[in-house]
Amino acid sequence: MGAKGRTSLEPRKTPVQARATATVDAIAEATIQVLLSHGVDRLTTTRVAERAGVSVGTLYQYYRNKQSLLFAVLEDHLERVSAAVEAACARSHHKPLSEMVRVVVEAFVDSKMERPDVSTALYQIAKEVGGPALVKRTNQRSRKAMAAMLLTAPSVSPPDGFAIEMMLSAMRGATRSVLEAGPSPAMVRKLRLQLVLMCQAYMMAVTAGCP
Amino acid sequence: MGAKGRTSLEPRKTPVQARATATVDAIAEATIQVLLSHGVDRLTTTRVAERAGVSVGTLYQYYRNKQSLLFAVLEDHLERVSAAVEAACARSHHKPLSEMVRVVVEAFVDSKMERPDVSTALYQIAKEVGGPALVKRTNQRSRKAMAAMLLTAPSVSPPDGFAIEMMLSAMRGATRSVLEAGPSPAMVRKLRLQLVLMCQAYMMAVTAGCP
Amino acid sequence: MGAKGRTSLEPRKTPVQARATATVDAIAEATIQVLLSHGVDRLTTTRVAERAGVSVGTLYQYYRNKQSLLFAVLEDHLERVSAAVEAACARSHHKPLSEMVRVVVEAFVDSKMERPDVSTALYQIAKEVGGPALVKRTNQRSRKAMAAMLLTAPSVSPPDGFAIEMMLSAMRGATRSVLEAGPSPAMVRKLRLQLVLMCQAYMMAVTAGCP
Amino acid sequence: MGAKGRTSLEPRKTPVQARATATVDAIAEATIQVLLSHGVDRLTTTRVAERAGVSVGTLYQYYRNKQSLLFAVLEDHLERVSAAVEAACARSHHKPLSEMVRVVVEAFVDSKMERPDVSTALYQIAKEVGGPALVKRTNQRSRKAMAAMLLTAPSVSPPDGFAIEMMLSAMRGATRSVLEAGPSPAMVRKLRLQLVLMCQAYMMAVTAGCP
DNA sequence: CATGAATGAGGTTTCATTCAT
DNA sequence: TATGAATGAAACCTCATTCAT
Repeated sequence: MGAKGRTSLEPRKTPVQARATATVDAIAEATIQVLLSHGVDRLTTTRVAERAGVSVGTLYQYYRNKQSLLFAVLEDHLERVSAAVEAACARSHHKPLSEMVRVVVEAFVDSKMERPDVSTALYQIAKEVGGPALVKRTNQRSRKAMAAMLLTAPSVSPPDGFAIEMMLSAMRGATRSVLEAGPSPAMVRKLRLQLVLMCQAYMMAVTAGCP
Repeated sequence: MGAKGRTSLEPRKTPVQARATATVDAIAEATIQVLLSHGVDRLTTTRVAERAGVSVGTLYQYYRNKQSLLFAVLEDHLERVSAAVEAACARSHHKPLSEMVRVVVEAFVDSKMERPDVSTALYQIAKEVGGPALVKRTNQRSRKAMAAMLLTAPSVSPPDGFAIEMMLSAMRGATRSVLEAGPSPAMVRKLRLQLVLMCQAYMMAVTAGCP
Repeated sequence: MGAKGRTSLEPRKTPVQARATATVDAIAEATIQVLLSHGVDRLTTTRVAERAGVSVGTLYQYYRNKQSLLFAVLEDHLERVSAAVEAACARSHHKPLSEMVRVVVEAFVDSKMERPDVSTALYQIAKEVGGPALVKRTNQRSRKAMAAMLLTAPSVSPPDGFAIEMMLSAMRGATRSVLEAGPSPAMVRKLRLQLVLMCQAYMMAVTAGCP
Repeated sequence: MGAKGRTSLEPRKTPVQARATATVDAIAEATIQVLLSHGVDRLTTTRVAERAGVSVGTLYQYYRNKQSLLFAVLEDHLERVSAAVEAACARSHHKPLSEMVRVVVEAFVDSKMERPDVSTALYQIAKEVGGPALVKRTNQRSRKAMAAMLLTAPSVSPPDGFAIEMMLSAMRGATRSVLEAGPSPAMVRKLRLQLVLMCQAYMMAVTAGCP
């Protein structure tokens, strides 16, 4: 496709009629489907349109180009995940450190696993389009929320930004690993447990918190 | 490119003469260069050949197709990394657990950072071609080596395979995060320290090893 | 666009109500605007409709197709010009030859320069649609009017049709040249003077008129 | 096609092998053919390639895009014409004014009529691509050559640049008119005669030269 | 009458790959 | 063996036009 990114990634037109909204949704969902069944570089705008039950032209009424279509889908997902993390952080202020970590890790894993197909599909496009930038932006939001939360942890010296980034990227790495192996419910349970454990252990070590 | 052609990914001919070897190396290196300067989907066989100073025809004498070219480059890299990890494991048998972890993590990080450009470039193709399969295979090698090593750790109940996979994927995730941010020497130092810390903490927790 | 559809170029419906007339005018004007700001092949019916402040559907209520829209605009312009020339011819019967030429040339230049933007814009579509045919038809009208006028010129042997066509095409060529250079008032003045001079000189030569 | 003109119009690759040269020529000729038989907006790169007996891909090896193909063909033609005019000017220095005019006009008409099909075809693209700019540039060359020549005309006050431009655009206009009517040999003869006459008469008038 | 969502044929361009020289 | 001209399938995207609301 080409990572030129010189064209706007913004949606071209916001649907006003009900029919149009349905169309947009169908296209977004079709994008996921095609991503999963064919892979990124077998994903063609025609194929997506077909799957969505509309014509290519219609697709291009709502997305300026292929890139912006992928972008939109990715953004929506990242948005959800980071919203989940932020919410978890928000409701864990002033809790004990290990509780904080547990809640956040579980929120992260759960939001990722809510639609594992989507999560998996999107790994494919995370580096295309404006992907990296989006990812970075979303990460930052999560990092901030976590930093704010950790400042309220009782009797610990709060970890620095790097440690938080470490923890987040470990979370992403481990979750990804499980997703790519094709996650069974059992696996997901194990992931939650172990990831909580790992992050707790790390945070303890890093904050020198004597629990 | 697309994973269409389920054609063999093996190099077409093994270069025997010195000149041929030089050519193959030049092509491989050119692939990295183009990957970094243009991105995966701006990478064309013609462009690679140009950069390597040969003609497309020549490229196709050594690689059956574009896929196998990318595959070869990726394989070489993964090979190096997992060899480094295996070696680290091998020479850490019977050492204390925390020592084991330190040595392995450092070996991993160092081998990834030896040519950060290459590591970064290859993230782009890890999902194409036979990428995922290759990655999985290489991971398995590392996992086995680590498992074998951990069995020799004094006075700890050895962690199960899942925990090892957790640790490895955390390592990959954190390293990737730093690589994608553009790694400065200071960052890399921090990464080593913190990643060692995280993995040690996790292993301790998981093995219930009382050090 | 292509002269594909040999569909009628006639307007689809003649607007009778005032509102409709306003709409038609707005569309015609918008066509010129878009022609000037975007060029022929950036001119889309949607764009014209937008500029006119109506929907595409409405545009198609008044014009059978894009072709007929352009055709109508072009026709209107040519109509004006040739009407101006005819009027000039009509009121110059029996005048001296040089007077005839002066009046006609000035009428031509002035009618072209009344809306230089329109004139310029229309060069772009003169060859599309039924353009050439329209132009030929309009020319013929002017030629006839001039021929009739010249027959009344005192003491000269009237020039043949070819000479008249020569003069007309020289007029068109020179005017176009100035229009395309972006006509300043000074330029236009010069054009009038010199074009009168040229045509007078030519007519004198051709009629062997001894003034 | 779009008159964006943001991409280079230069040929992409200069053919080195004999085969390649033949290919390029065939493509250029095919462009003319298609222009004449289908018109600009029925001219597609596929169609041109077909007519040339090559594949589209081949066309794109030598021309960066459709625009540059048309540009190249137009440029070649304008080049020829203005070279003919310049040569005519060069060999008419110091001749009598009427002789000068005759030689130049005839050179212009003859070079245009050498391949009337090409001349006619190119009117269609003169306004697309970088057309106007090219035309202007070429005109300037002719104007300069004529100005230089006229300075050497015996016993006349040399006309100013505007008068020369007037004459040139009259020449273009009249020739075009004949070309578009479909030029018979008889017509062409008449055109030569009358155009010489017109230009001579105008130059005489303008230079106030007493022959 | 007006709207604007939907259509889909068709145009441009790229690029992996082959093969005659 | 090396070259690079040629191939052509296939991708992206536009836009004239229609028709249900």
